Amino acid sequence: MATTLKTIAERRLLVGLHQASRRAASEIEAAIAEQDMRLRPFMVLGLLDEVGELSQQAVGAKLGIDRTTMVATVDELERRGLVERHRRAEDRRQYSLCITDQGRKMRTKLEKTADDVEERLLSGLSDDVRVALRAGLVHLATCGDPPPCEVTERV
Amino acid sequence: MATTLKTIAERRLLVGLHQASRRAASEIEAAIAEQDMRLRPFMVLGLLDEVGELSQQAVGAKLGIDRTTMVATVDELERRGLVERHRRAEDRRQYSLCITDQGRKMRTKLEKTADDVEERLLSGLSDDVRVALRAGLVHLATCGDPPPCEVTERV
DNA sequence: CTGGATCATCAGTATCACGGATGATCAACC
DNA sequence: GGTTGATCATCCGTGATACTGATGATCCAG
Repeated sequence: MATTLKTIAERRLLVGLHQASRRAASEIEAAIAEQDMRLRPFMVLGLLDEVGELSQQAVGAKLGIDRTTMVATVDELERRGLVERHRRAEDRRQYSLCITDQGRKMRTKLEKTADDVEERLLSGLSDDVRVALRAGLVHLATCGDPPPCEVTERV
Repeated sequence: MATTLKTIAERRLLVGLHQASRRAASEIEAAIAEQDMRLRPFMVLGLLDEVGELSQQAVGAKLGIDRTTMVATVDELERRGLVERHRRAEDRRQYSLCITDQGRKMRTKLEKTADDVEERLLSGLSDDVRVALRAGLVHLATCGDPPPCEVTERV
């Protein structure tokens, strides 16, 4: 009888994920918009900074961005001089995307901003809950995920 | 030095939320598609079954569905005889949305399906982590959220 | 060197969020 | 009691994005 939203997000994982994800995305999007940046390019920048160079498809696969959306996203980042496209010598069909110095500087500022927002969103939660939350999310994101090139038991 | 996806989803809450949410949504969407149902109407059905009757805007607010999207969503549910629109006597601008018996039956089946999928996605996580995960998600979804009609310090 | 697969790209379609405008209705106020 | 402003559902248009296929360049296997 007349349970509240809280109960529903709690009962149904999907709803909790949907709402939490939406909330975090809109908060961070608003924060980084001041630096004229949006979520997708921001995530791409972070990934490239951390792992070095990757093909567009690899980036898309790791971040859950469609391959066709990646084109425009990287176009934008390239236009602003934050990443560079180079054809890979080993396979000239692929690009190797590289973050530039300017991109790295931008990323540093953005990460700071995003850290602040996340910290604000998480405030009030114990460390235990935070750790479990991250662990749970990672599990959900990756469980059953063919980590594209490992134990895939066949094509 | 080539950290992996796992690390990024873990470091950046936003990424973990995004990927976990995406994963859960696509898995459940695929499962309920067999009963010719999709996510949004499914969530609406669940909410109406739990809280009784609500206006379209109230449903949208609680589930994070845009008011204009609600129109088409409810159109579809009504067309299939799963919910009914009645004008509220107290305020004839609003509808009071009610789930029908047929809607309830449908919802029961769908919840079962969704429970199975969620259980599968969560398998491998301890109860402690599950509880913390849900608590964390609820917190993220609601923190700073003016629970539409409570301590709102003014209009 | 030929056929099949892969990568980035492009075009087309469908969905959805969002803003603005409208008609019906309500509430408040004079 | 009539007027004004707000609210609810609705409609419309715009923009962002996911997804599907098709294309050209390139790789690889035979």
